[in-house]
Amino acid sequence: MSSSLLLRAIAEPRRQRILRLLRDGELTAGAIAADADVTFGAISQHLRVLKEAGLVENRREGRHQIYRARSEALGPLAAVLQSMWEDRLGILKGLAEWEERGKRNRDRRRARSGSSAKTGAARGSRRTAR
Amino acid sequence: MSSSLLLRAIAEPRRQRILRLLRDGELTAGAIAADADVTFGAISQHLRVLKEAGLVENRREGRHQIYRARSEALGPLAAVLQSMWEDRLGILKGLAEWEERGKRNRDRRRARSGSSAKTGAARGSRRTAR
DNA sequence: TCGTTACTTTAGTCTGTGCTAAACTATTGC
DNA sequence: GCAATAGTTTAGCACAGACTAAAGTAACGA
Repeated sequence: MSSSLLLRAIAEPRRQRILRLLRDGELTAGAIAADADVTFGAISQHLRVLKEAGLVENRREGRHQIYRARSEALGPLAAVLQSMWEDRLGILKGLAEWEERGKRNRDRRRARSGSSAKTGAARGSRRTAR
Repeated sequence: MSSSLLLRAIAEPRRQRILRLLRDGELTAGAIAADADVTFGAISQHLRVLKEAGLVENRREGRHQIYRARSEALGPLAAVLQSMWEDRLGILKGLAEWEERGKRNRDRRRARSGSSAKTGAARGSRRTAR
C-alpha cells in the first residue's frame, strides 16, 4: 500500500540529502535548514514528508526539534542510498553507456523530425533551470 | 548524476507494474498496454522513461516492439522491488504503526483547523480515481 | 499504393508538489 | 506580559509530469 510513499519520499534529491545528513547523527531542524539553500518552511515540509514515510522521527528539546533517521525503516532501500552516497552506484555500471545511446537516439530523432515538413523551428526548448 | 533518474523512474506505480510484468519475460508494448487502463500513448511514454533510465530495452520484431527488463540495471533496487512484489515489504515492518500514528496526527490537525475560523467544509475532496 | 496493425510522438489539460512569503505556535528569557 | 528564537503551517505560484486525443511513422498484406 504505502511502499510507494516510501519510494516517493526518497526519490527527491533534497530529501535524500536530508537523510544523508541524518545518517551521521541527530540534527535540529535549524541545522538541516542551514545546510540547504531554501527557506526553513520548505525544509520543514520535507521533514514532514520523511516523517510521514516513517523515515525520520523527531522530538522536542527546548525550542529545538531534533530529527533523527529511522534507518530500520529503510530496509532494502538502505543499500540503494548507501550506494548513492558512497557514490559509484552499482546501478550505474553499464548505465552510462546506455544513457549515451539513449541521448544519441533522441538527438537523431530530433534531427530527423526537424528535417520533415512541419515547422521544425519554433518547436522545442522550454527548458527552464530550477 | 542520474541515480535520481532511476529512483524517479521506479517511484511511479504504473512503471513499477510494468517492470513487474517484464520480470517474467519479454512482452510487446501492446501486451503491456493491454494490462493497463490507460491509453497506448501513456504506456508508450512510461516505457520511454524506463528505457531512458536504462531499466528496460526494446527491439523491433515485425510490427511489434518487444520490451524486456534490464535487471542488471536495478542493482540494489532489485531487492526493493522484489520485496514490494513479494509483498510484505521488509520496510513495512513497524511502518504500519507509524503511518497509523501519522494519520491520527494529521486527522487531529485537520480537526483542529476545521474547528477554527475559515470554512472547514468545502475544502478537501478533489479525489479522482486514477 | 492503399488500408490495417502496432506502435510513438505531440499538443494540450489537469493534478501533484516544491518553493516562497507570511502568518501562526511554542518555548524561553526579561 | 512582551520580545526573541525556533520552528510549523498556509496560501498561492510555477513547474513537472501523467494523461488523452489526435497526428505521425513503420511494417505488413492485398
